[in-house]
Amino acid sequence: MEINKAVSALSALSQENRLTVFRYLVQAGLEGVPAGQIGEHLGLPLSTLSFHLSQLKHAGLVKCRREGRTLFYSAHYAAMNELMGYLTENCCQGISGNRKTSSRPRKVRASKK
Amino acid sequence: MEINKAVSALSALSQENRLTVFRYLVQAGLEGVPAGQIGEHLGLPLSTLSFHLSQLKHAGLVKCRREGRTLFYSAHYAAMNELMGYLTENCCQGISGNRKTSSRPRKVRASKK
DNA sequence: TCCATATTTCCAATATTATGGAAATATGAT
DNA sequence: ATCATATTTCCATAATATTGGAAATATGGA
Repeated sequence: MEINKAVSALSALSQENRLTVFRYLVQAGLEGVPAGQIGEHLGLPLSTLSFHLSQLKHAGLVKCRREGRTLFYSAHYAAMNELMGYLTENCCQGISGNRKTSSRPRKVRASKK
Repeated sequence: MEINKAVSALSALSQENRLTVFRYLVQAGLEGVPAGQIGEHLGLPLSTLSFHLSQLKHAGLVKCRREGRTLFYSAHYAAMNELMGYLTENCCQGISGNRKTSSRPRKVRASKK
C-alpha cells in the first residue's frame, strides 16, 4: 500500500459519523446492512449518510450490493487489513522484532452471524 | 480509548504531510528530531510544518522536548499503540478469535539507534 | 546589551469537507 | 401507467483545514 491510499483510508475513518458507520458495518458482517437501517442506527438524514457512505466507498473501505430497491453496505475487510498492515509497517517501527519483511498483520475475519 | 480520541488520532494521520512527518519520527527513534531537520526532510516552510506538528501534538501522537533553542519532536509510541488497539477492537471484528477481551494488540517498541 | 538561531504565532487567502432539503433515479408492486 | 419505497444526486450554506509570509517569542553567545 502506498501513502496516498493510506491517506484516503485514514481520511475516510477520521470523521466521527463515518467511523461509527464503519464500526457498525464491521460488526454487522459480510451480508451487509441496508442504507436506511444505517441511517436509523445513526439518526442521520439520508442525504448526509449517503455522502459519508460514498466517501467510505471511494476509499475502498466499504462495498455495496443492490437487492431489489435496497442497497446493502458492508465493510471491506481486506481493505482494512491493508491499512492495518501499512500502519504496522510504517508507523509502528519495532513491532514484529523489527524485521520489515515479517511484519505481516494477522488476517481479519468476518463475524459469524 | 473512546471514539473522539480515535477520531483525533486518525485526523492527525489523515493528511499526507503529517503522515510523512509521523513515519519519519517513528523511524527516527526516541531521542527525536529537531523541527528544522523535519522541515528540511519534507521541504516544507517552517510555519506550515509547525502547524502540522501542533496538530500531531494535539492529537497526542508526538511529544517534544526543548534542548537549548531547538525543539526535538518524537513519536509517542504508546499513543499509536492505543490507536492500533482501538482499530483492532472496533474495526477488525474477528481478529484474535473474536473474543473481545483478548484482542489486545502486541506492544510497539522504539527502534534501536 | 545586541545579535544570531530555532521555532512558533498571527493573519489572510484559498481550498476542502460536512450538512440537509429538494429533486432525481431505480426498482418493484398493483 | 401509476404509485410507493429506497436511495442518490444536486445545490447552497456553513464549517473546518491548509498554506506561507511576516512578526513575535525563546534561547544562547559575544
